[in-house]
Amino acid sequence: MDTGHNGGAAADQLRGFIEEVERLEIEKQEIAEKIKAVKASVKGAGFDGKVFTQMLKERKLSDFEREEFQALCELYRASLGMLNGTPLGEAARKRLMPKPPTPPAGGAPEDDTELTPEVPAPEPEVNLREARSSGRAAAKEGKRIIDNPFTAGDPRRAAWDEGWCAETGSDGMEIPNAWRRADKKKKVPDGDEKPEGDGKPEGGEA
Amino acid sequence: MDTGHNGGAAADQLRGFIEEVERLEIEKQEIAEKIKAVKASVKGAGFDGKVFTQMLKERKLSDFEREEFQALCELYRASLGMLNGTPLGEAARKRLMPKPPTPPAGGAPEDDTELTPEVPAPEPEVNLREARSSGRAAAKEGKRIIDNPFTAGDPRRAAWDEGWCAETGSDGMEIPNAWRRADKKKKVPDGDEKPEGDGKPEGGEA
Amino acid sequence: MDTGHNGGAAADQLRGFIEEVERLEIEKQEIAEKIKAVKASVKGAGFDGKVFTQMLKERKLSDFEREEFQALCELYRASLGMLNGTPLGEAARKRLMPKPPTPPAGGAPEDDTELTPEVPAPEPEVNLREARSSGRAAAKEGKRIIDNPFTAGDPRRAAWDEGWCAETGSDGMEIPNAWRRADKKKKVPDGDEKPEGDGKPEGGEA
Amino acid sequence: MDTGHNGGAAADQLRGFIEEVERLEIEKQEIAEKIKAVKASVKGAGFDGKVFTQMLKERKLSDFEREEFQALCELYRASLGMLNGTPLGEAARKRLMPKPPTPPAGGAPEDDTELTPEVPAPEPEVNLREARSSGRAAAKEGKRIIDNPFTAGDPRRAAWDEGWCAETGSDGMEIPNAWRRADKKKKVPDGDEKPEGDGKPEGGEA
DNA sequence: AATGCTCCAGCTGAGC
DNA sequence: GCTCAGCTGGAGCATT
Repeated sequence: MDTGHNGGAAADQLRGFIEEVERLEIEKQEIAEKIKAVKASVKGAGFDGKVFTQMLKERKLSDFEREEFQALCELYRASLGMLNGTPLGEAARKRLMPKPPTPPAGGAPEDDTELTPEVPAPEPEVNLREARSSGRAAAKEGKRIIDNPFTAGDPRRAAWDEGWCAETGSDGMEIPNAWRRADKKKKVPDGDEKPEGDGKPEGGEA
Repeated sequence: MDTGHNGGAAADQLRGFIEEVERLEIEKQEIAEKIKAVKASVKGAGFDGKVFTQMLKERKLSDFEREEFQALCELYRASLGMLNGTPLGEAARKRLMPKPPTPPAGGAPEDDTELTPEVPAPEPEVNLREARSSGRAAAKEGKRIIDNPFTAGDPRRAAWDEGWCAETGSDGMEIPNAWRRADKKKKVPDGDEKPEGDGKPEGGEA
Repeated sequence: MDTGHNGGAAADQLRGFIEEVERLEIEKQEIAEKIKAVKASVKGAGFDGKVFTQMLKERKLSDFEREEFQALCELYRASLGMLNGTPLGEAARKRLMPKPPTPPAGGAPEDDTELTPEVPAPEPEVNLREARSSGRAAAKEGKRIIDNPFTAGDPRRAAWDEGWCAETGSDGMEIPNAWRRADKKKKVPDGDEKPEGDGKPEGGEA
Repeated sequence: MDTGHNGGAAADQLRGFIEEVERLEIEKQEIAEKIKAVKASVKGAGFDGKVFTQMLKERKLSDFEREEFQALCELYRASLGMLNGTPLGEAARKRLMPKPPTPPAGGAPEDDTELTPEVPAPEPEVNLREARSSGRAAAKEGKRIIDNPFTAGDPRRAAWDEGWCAETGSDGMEIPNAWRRADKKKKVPDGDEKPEGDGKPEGGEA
């Protein structure tokens, strides 16, 4: 009954706000615990928790943003010598080949012969250096990253990529466009807005 | 040899930036470890680590900010019934008495007699409620928070404070000024800026 | 219909987990927005947002923890000269008086006469220093912090407090118990556990 | 003058600790500002700041950890239909082919003929579905992910990858090993510890 | 001793 | 343009 005592209007109002927030925080906490439980199940099922979290993060991005980011990461990795055998992924290649009006099969094939990836590489080091030089030379000749003559799995493939990146990423010039993020401000290029009505385009298949 | 290979100008520049940041991050980490070591010593010496951290935080504020914040905290605590025997501190009282043009010793003393804190409080509950009511009455009569007739240590002191706050914190009116932060934007009232040249007035005094 | 396509059992399971978490995260986000809205109302009503947040934080602690922490903060502040006119609060005094086997009204009063706070303090600095010395002397004589003879509002009160703390906080000895956190491990001293069944004891009321 | 007053031994010690930490925090802050400045230069030079940060993060990992993580990410992305035209990278393929006891060039080539990537894809949707089915079929036949008959750049390549992953990841069985993180606890597989003596293998060079 | 959890400062993106 | 809230990463803490 004597609740009238412990607060004037201001105090009562304050108390009301406090209790409202506390109530909401409890609800929020409950949700957080459910999420935690699900993540525990994920790990329990044998999935990798860190990768799972990464997927959640990536799914919040539009396809465009995700690919943009990954392509740039690969490009930067190549420059920093962090490929270690993993050749440039397709995303990066695509990005580095924005408008290929040139005939696709122009001069690449003969590189293949001159580099002869079939050679079993008696001295790996030498071969890697040659592959890298070859990548640089190819870049100078205007060839594209996808003209890499080495097959997947061949370490020289990454070396060639690195050489190409090194050359292309640009002696004396300023940073080429390929190194920049597309445009900023625009999430998805073509009217396809992410926040709602879309989520994930589900175009993944179907 | 051809170290020039693994990066064009752009890649070399990138690598330079990366290494610079990495170097700085190492330095930063070393400092962080020293801080950690000192904090360990603090705990080892018997101090409370959490309180120590709080002191560091408060010392980054100007005296004005610190007192402002603490006074408001006490005021809000009183409204929320969180005093539990701890009467309103002096900081809060000072704040609640901004310009006391009224004769300071006006009507307070007689409250003392009428409330008779000497009474040993046969039924504590009743006495606390009386004290609170008395506080509310005093507020209505225009008395100030510092006119609390109960002595430190007497639980009725806090009850009186609460009653006063409840009344003052304002039936029907909007939030009184005492509940608001002074002015914002101005760190210290009188040209005494905190960041440097001052810090702390040094030594409390003396 | 073609759901069979894009995932074996593992992939379907993974997808299920992902979607579950995403759903929960949406709910959580909605709650977070409600909280944000309430906080905006709080500010709109004229309350101080920062202090409001602090109250939320403190209400999550038990009364014991909260008072413990605040008392230690005041004690440490006194040592660091951060009181600036705000005398030690009651919480700190209480803490510093753990087992008062001495008769409570023993020798304090006469200090009052010897210090004569009625003197209008012709030279403030000198008086403050005297008050501090007096506090130190009182500490040496075994008096307690609550024996401070100066009244609230008198700046010498804080000075006396500081002196007492300086003396008590312990020439040559190691850190006294008053500087340490009570015991750790035990949230509330008397079986009253915080998490549930209590929340806030509502002791403020009634 | 007698600054010795404002603290007994404990208070002086406390003050010393506080000042020590404050000094170190200033140093730390200065470093942080330098880092910030470098990052601003990075953006100013035209690099993408977010990607730059990502590189810093990845360089703190061992090559093994980095590749492990990325391979798993690609695998999970494939399961979630997030490849959108980007075929599984080499890292993922390598991972999915841990011990290839089967003759490497066994049955893959004829897939090439049966799938005839040369067909210009009159109805893309249909072709993608076929490619996916083909991937599933190949998985059932025990073929490896690297036997994908489509060339880089062909969208069916990703579709085939997805189908293969869907099949492989694993109707009815529990999570296959490829979905799990290698072993935990061991940063790098073969005694090559990361913190120093390695850093980055400088594979970029030489 | 190792691990998981909780808390907090620092950083990033929005909003006036 | 600056502030500010939200969030992520890291540090401290408790636990087994």
